[in-house]
Amino acid sequence: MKAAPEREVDRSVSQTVKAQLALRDQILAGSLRPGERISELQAVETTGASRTPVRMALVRLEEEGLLEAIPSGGFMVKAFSERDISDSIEVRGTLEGLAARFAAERGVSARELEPLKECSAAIDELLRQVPISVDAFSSYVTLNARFHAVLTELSRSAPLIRQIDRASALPFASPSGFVMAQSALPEAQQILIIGQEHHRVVIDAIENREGARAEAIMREHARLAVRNLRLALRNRTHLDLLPALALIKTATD
Amino acid sequence: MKAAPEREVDRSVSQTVKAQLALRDQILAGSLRPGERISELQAVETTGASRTPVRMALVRLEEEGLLEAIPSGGFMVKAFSERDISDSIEVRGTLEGLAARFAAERGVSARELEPLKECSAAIDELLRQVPISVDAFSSYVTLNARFHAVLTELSRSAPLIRQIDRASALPFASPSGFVMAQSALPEAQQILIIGQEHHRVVIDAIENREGARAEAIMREHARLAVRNLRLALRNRTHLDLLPALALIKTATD
DNA sequence: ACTGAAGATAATGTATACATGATTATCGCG
DNA sequence: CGCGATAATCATGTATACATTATCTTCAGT
Repeated sequence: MKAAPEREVDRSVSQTVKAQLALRDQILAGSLRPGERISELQAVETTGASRTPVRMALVRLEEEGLLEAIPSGGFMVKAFSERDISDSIEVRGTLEGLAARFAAERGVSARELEPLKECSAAIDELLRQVPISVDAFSSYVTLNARFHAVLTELSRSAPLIRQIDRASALPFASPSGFVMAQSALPEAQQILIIGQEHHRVVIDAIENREGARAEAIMREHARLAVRNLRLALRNRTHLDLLPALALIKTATD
Repeated sequence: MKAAPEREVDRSVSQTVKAQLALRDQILAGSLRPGERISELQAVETTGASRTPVRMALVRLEEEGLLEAIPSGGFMVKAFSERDISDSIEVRGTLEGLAARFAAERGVSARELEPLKECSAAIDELLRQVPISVDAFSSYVTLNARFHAVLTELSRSAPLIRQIDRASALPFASPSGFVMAQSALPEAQQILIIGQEHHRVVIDAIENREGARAEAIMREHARLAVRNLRLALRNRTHLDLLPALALIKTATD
């Protein structure tokens, strides 16, 4: 196990990745405010990495969509409108629809479909409890993310998978982005049940090689996330469960 | 006009951009072969920039999709199968379809639609000559690229525009990627006419707020590019007109 | 008091030196 | 003669020093 890694900062992971994670956390936590230029020196202090990896991390976060390049140099945190977020979700849904269609049209063996069915069965199990516990919500997030990842892989299209990953990089555009946010809503249970129905339908459609149906249901599935977004933004009670709340520009700003 | 910029390498553009352009050219020209690790020192020599900007350029080219990170460190040129390319085109077509639908559903004023109509009219003018000249093909490429860019903008959705730009970054996935490649084909004239018909239809659909129609026709429009790809790969006569031919892995490799 | 310019300050962009880790070549052994 | 291990070389990842450019402050003039 090598020498004791006491205060030694994990040598196993690169400084660039460390800086990227640290900066992303700061951005999502709102400690760096949208519109303001990100100071490299300040980032050096807070991340512990040197300027070179910090700079690298900034470029990667720009590509990720969290940052925006300033014409005169440097980067600033991007701000997102409600419309931006719902459009991002719809883009992801459209691409996932394409993935589902590819899977259906190109054919998927029973063995390949198995992981997806297992995911679905596990979610069914979760939803059996009648007032859904917070733990169950947490498990749902994991399983739902897995379902979407596996489905995407079934497209067997590297370029498409790549694009979906990039579209899901924004935390609020990710498939599980709003699940926790909806946990506080009274409609939570219903929404989860509807979402799971979508999962069932897309499996069925792929199994029967119904491309158009598979595509349509994944699009509709994303619209559910858009609806959650709207609900969460209106019911401002548990707004803190929203991912990247700090990046959302409200009309009052 | 400043002092004569004799042998002085454009100070106006950053070393990073210079390196990025130079490396991209080398990759597309095939001077760097897929699978082989790109040596930073070699890149430093060929681009004239230092290691830092070269490294920056490599990261950006990776995000662009031309390079792939090697687990042990560094980057290599990515190789693309025919399927990869057609899938990339279909992804772009799907996103452009979404853009057209957004434009149609959300509404576009007559004034905003004007540039699109102008593009279309200019292309009509080009296609009037009966054996289409090489110059006309070249003009077509420019106008077609403009048409797609303007159409994308009409979606008025920053996240979508961003994704489309990223999907079009790969040279063979770009809207005008295969126009020149098809110039050598006997079917060239017909294909251009059909493509232009698609342009006309999408304008009409947006004007009449027919979202589904606008979306469908843009998808079909991309399929035309896929067809061109297939044709060009079969008729190996003018294969050199294919963009990034060096990156396409054939069955013989 | 306000506008403009000029200087000072601080930031980014670039270059290079250093260290760690990977890759290859060579040598020894089976 | 082939395979494995060790050592040397080379490449990448990181840190830091330097220069250029943008931004802010201050001072002068109207």
